[in-house]
Amino acid sequence: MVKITDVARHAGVSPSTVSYALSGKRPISEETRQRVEAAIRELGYRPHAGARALASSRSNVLALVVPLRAGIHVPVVMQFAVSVVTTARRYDHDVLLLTQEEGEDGLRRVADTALVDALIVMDVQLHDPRLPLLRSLERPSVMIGFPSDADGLTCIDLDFKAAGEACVEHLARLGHRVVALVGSPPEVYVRQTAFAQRVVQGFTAAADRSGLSSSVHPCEATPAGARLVAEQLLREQPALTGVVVHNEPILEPLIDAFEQLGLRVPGDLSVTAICPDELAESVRVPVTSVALPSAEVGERAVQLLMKKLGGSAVPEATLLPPRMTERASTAPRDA
Amino acid sequence: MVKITDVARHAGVSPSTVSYALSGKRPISEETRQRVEAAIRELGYRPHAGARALASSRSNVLALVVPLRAGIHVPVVMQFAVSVVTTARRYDHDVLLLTQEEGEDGLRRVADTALVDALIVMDVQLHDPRLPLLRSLERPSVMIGFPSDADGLTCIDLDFKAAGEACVEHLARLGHRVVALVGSPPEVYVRQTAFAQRVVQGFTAAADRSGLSSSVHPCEATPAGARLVAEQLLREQPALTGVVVHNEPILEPLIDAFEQLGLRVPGDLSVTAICPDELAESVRVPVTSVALPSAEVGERAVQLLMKKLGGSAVPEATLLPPRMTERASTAPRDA
DNA sequence: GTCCTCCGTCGAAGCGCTTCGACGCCTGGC
DNA sequence: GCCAGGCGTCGAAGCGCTTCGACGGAGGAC
Repeated sequence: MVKITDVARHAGVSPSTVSYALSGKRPISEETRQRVEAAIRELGYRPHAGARALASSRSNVLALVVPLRAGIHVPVVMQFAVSVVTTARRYDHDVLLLTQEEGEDGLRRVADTALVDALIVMDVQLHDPRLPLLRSLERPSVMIGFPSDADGLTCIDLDFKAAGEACVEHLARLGHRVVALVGSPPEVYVRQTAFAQRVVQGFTAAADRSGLSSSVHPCEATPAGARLVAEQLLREQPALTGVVVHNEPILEPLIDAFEQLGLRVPGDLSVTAICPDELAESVRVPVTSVALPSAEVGERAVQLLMKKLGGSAVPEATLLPPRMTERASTAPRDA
Repeated sequence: MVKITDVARHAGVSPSTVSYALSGKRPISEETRQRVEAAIRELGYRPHAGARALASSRSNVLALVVPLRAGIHVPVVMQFAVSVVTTARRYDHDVLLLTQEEGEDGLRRVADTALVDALIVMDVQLHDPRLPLLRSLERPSVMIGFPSDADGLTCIDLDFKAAGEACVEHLARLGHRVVALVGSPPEVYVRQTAFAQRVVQGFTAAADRSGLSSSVHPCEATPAGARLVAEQLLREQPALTGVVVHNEPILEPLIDAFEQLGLRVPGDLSVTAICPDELAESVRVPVTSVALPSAEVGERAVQLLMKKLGGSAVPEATLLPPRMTERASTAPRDA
């Protein structure tokens, strides 16, 4: 293994000079820097991560805790993770993958052993048991999602409440009077997953404000679940003309089910969704949707962490405003 | 921060004794061990990961390179990643997440800086550019999938060739004479992704052996793609009665498409798949399938790595035999 | 010309841990 | 009763890097 002293000798300088040339923490003459860089290239030098971490008390690694639970749409998680890794690399950091399963112990372990400098936690619940721990940790963290009490914590997410509102308002503007929310599987609500709850809040509030008749329907994330909900809606809400879907896997199956029951989209029924743009676009009837910006959330989360690591203050809450794209699945009620 | 010397003082022993009590690398009397453990508990001691890595030249971190490319079924990747993390934790290791995008430089970086002890590489292609690098690295690695030339490398995967064969043989036993493989999107074959190719090999070989008439059809991973292929098959192969699907996202859409074209499954058409058991079970008509054992592959990959890190020799190739489960989607041809 | 300052570099200390050699003591064999 | 050999423990030497204080020399101010 080639070490910093080898580089120093080869370049005719001291090890500390090599270190400063690398980190830029002290001025180094142009000529010396050149020699050092040449030596590094010729010897193929790579600083030892452990030694660096020990001496600088910075590991340049971020922890990312991903959810495994039922009812979470996997591609969204993956896209988010990839965005975190990609952004972290831009800041010269790597990403350690933790599973939800490891729980609080896992968080404490990687934080206390100085394996990581900072943490990103996904799938936050309203009353998440990890909140006190995150507050007490000596390392900065960012949560994806908003718990009820976010005091002293940094959170970021799509503004799901506004997203729910945007969908309803869009339908209201098109003249729809009876709307339904087809949501996540029941267990997601039982766990009080923050984002799912907030969609319901926004949906209901906006419907009430606009004087719409509304109802909420959790739905299993399977085609069979979608068919069940479709049949139930037709039976119980014959006047229904507007649907908001917040459940990625059943978006297409639900539309199929409606059509098989004789309802045309958007002719008889307007459908909007909260989901990744790619999904909304790839459905047979492209769906008017509020984008789920996983990549942006991941990127912003890393940037927040970097700011905190740099000692800057950051806003406690970052709510990304919903961005709605009209596609073929919505139409005026009389059209 | 509480360090090993604090623990040592508190327990009335030397730091090295604490270290040995922790690692078990030298005998420590029961009584001393108790005192050390008590001190650790009382002080809340956590060994510093960087210091440990520096002194022991072991970081206890594995690198996992996940694919991002089009045509890869994300839930399978995720399940695999989770299984790797979970298993690694059982061996007291953590997992660093790398994206394919970082490429060979990323691998070299984490290996050379001693950030990781070993590497797991997914989505191996027949002529993967990373092969020479992995051979030259001073750290052990395991590849998920088989390149053409695996000399000097450790590989593990489902035996996709045998899986393809098993599907055909199952259909042949049921009396089917004309079979088709509906495979991955074209780009997967263009890239020469190992596992996709091997399924084709096994499928074709077994069909030839059994004297079946067979054809292979790449298919876009969208419902529209499934419909296209279904229509094409009906048009071009009216005698078709057996289908093998190796493309997770379209399994259910393809069956839907067949039924909408008037073919009953399994009455008119028997369908088998190579996919995760959960997927096969959750389709409306549960599908006879060869399981894609991502969790097992992940676990075994980590175990292989641990053996290699321990200095033991491991087999270069580990092919997991296909395991087929009969479900409702296949029936005898005359039934 | 002298003094002060700042730039560029060096040397040494130390980050917190593991590991190696050494050493005392206790036990067992004869 | 004496020696050999473990067992259990200690002390010290690093692991490879960063960082702090120091220092020589060049340049500017007066």
